[in-house]
Amino acid sequence: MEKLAIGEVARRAGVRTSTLRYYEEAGLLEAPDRVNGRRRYGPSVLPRLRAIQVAQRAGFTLSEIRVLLQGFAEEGTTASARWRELAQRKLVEVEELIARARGMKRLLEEGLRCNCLTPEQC
Amino acid sequence: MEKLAIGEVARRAGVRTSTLRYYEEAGLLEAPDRVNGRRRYGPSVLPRLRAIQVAQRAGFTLSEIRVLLQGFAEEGTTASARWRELAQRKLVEVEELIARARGMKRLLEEGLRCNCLTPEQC
DNA sequence: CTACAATTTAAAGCGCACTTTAAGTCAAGG
DNA sequence: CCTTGACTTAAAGTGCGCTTTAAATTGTAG
Repeated sequence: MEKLAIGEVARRAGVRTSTLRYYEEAGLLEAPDRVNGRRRYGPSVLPRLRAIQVAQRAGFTLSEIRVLLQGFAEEGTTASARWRELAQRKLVEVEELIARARGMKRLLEEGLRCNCLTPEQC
Repeated sequence: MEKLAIGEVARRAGVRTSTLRYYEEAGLLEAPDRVNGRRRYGPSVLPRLRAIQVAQRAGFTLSEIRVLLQGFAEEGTTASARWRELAQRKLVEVEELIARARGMKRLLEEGLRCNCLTPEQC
C-alpha cells in the first residue's frame, strides 16, 4: 500500500500537518481519500508539494500557485501557457523588487556615509 | 500661526489621517497639542514624516524606525551611532533580499525556457 | 486493557501596517 | 438654524501564510 498518512507526507515534504490541511482548505491540494476519517494521500502529493515549494521560492503567492496548478485550461489555454503568462508577469514584479532593494541598499549606504546626527536632518 | 490640522498634515505628507493617528499610537509621532480636542501639529512633523518615509523605503519596519527616531541615546550612544548600527544590520538583510530575488528571477527564467507541460513535471 | 501517539474539526491567533466603521463632537458658511 | 465637513474615539477588519488551541476520536504498542 502506497497510501501515506498526513504525518508521513508532512515529514517527507518538510512541512507541518497543519500546513497540509491549510493547503487543502486553500485549494492547493485535492482532498485525499479517507480511511476512518483520516486522510490517506497517494504518492503524487509529494511532487505536487515540491512544485508548490519551488513556485513559492520563485515568489508566487499561494493564490497564484493555485491558478498555476489548476488542471483545466480556459478556452484553448494549456497549463504551460498559463504558467508562462504568470511567470512572465512575475518576472517583471521580481525585477521591480530587485530594483527597489537596490534603492534601499543605496539609501542605506549613503546614510552610513553621511554624518548627520539624526535621519531627520539627513 | 503655523499650527497644522491633521488633514493638512496628511495632505502635505501624502498619507491618510488615520495613518497619522496610527503613528501616534505606535510611538512614531509625539502626541501634538490639542485645540478643542483636535490635534494641532507644529511644522516639524513634516520633516519627521519624510524621515519615516525614507526609512520605510530603506526597508526598515515601523518599530525599527521608532527606535531610530528616539531622541535619547543609551549609555554613550548617540542617535547617529544607533542609526549606523541599525543601518549596518539592515544592509545585510537587504543584500540577502537581493540575493533571494535574483534566485527567484533565475527560477522564473529557467521555468520559461523549459518546455514542461506543468510546473509539477518541471 | 490501558496508555500514548496520531489524527480530526472549527475557530481563534499572529505579525505587519494600516484602513474602515460607527457613533459622536464641533466650527464655519449659507 | 441647519447642513456640511473635518475631526474625535475605540474597536474591528484586511491580506498573507500559516500556527495554535481545544476537545474529540482512533489505531497501535506494551
